[in-house]
Amino acid sequence: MELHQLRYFSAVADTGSFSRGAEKCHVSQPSLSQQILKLESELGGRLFDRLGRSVRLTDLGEAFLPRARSVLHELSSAKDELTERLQSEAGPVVIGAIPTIAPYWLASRLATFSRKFPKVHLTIAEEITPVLLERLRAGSVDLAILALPIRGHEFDSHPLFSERLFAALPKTHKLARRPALQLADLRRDPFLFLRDGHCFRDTAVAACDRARLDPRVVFESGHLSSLLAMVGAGMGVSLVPEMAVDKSKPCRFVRIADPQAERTIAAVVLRGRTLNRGSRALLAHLG
Amino acid sequence: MELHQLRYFSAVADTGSFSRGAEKCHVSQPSLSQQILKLESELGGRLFDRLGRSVRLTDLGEAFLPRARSVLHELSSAKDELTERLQSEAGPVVIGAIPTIAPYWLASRLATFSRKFPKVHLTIAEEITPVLLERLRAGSVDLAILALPIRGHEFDSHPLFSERLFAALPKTHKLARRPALQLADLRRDPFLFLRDGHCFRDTAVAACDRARLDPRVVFESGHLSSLLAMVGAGMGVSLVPEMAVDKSKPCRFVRIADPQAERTIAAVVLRGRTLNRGSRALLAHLG
DNA sequence: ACAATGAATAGGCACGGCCTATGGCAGATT
DNA sequence: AATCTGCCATAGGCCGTGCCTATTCATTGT
Repeated sequence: MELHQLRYFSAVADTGSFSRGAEKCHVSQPSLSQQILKLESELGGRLFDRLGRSVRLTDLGEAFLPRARSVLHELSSAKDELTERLQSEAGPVVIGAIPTIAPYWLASRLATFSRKFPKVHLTIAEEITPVLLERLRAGSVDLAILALPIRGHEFDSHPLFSERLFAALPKTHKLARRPALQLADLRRDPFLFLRDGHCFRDTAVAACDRARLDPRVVFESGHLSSLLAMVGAGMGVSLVPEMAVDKSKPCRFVRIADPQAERTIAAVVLRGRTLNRGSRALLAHLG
Repeated sequence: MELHQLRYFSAVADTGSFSRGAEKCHVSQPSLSQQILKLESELGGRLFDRLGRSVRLTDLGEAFLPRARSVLHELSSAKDELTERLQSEAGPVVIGAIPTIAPYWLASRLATFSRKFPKVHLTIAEEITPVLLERLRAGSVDLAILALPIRGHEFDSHPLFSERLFAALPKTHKLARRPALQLADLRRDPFLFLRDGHCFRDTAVAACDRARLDPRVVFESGHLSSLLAMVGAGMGVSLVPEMAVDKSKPCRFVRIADPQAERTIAAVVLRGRTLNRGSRALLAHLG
């Protein structure tokens, strides 16, 4: 049984004639005849009574017609729904971000995005990098915003920008008024770092390594804002990404001059995964 | 879009693999790949994400899958229903019969038929011949039982049997004890006939014509039993088909010896019309 | 690095649907 | 009656396309 046979059948039932049905389907009358014959032989009985002048549905045809119609209608409506869905950028988009991006840079960009694409239903998952990568693999996150480098070749990275690292110093720190400083200048200071697992900790540690600095870590936390509060209280110094620099915090921020004291933020997707329109729009908006 | 594409799509969604899907559909993997690709291009978007090790439905595929499944299922269930309907002889059969057959021969034959085929739902329409022919044409009667000849070449006749004509005489009639008589013997008698339009009237009149008899008609009715009652009352004589001979009636029945004093009963169907199983069984049972 | 798995591509074959031409049959027309 | 017309079925040939095998490419696991 084939779809065109159903279409022919329906057309003949509509027009009451093989010839006019064929015309309606833009095929020749013999072709349509053949296909109806074929369909009848597959079903095991006549669908039409050929009564010389006209053609009339048999009991069998009468029973089959609504089913055939329903199949054709369902198919075309399904197709319509899909093209509809493809053309609208509506649809859920799950975006993942690491904690050192989500509340800062990402929050503001998502605000403007949502204003531009109000129909896209955004969900944000704030997780550390390995969790995000796993969720990308599993398909429960469409797009992840995180810091390079990442491990795993099954991903496609779209670098978005790089940003400098800043030192967060107590206001009373002797370097607090400098416009910039070297990491080596902080050799004597106690350090406050993010907990292990946060990739920005790795970024900071790597920067220290390159500056031949072996920081003395006196406090670890899961949130930058906690670290900054401690810094403000004079517990020590910390490193933060530029996007976390916030003049309202009770500490001073000084640019790190070391050339490689930076991190690169990228949008990452699972290679081979097709993004829906909303996700693609978001990717374009961020890039 | 073609049905086999939907089947392939469904199979791949089931198995999570093009290769295993192809195996399930008994086609080669490249053939299935081609058809999926074709389907995707027609829909305008990917249905699967090819992720190296495995394939996974995209949003689009996820949306399309239930629709595709539903179409396939509906089609197969429709086919099942039709073959079911074809194999059972259930289903309505409308049988038409003229008034001079319905209560006599037909009634008894239908009784035995219904015992043999209890699932066939029989409906009997008692009408005069031209009405029955029109209903055959319109399809509201499947099978008509009537007397030959009929006019109209769009019908197929299956002669069932012929029967002699009998004279119905008052018990006091001078010929009432004869085993048989000639129509000419009734030249002097007043006649009682069915009303015009009843084909047995035509049969009787034709028989008289052939016997060079011009009957004096003194009473007409729509029912044979009325005529017989009048005959019993001594109003005159009448002609009846053999099947209407009923010893319990208040008159005598004598066989007409004229060679052509007979009528032929036939089952008539519209040429080209396909009969359902019930109708065919009935036709076989009557023949 | 190498073998193994799985999807895409290439090239060729053949089935089948479509075409035109024709036949057969019934109705309408003269 | 005889011819014409409309309609479905059949015949025969063409060609698209779905299928095949063989191969390539990419990714994964050893």
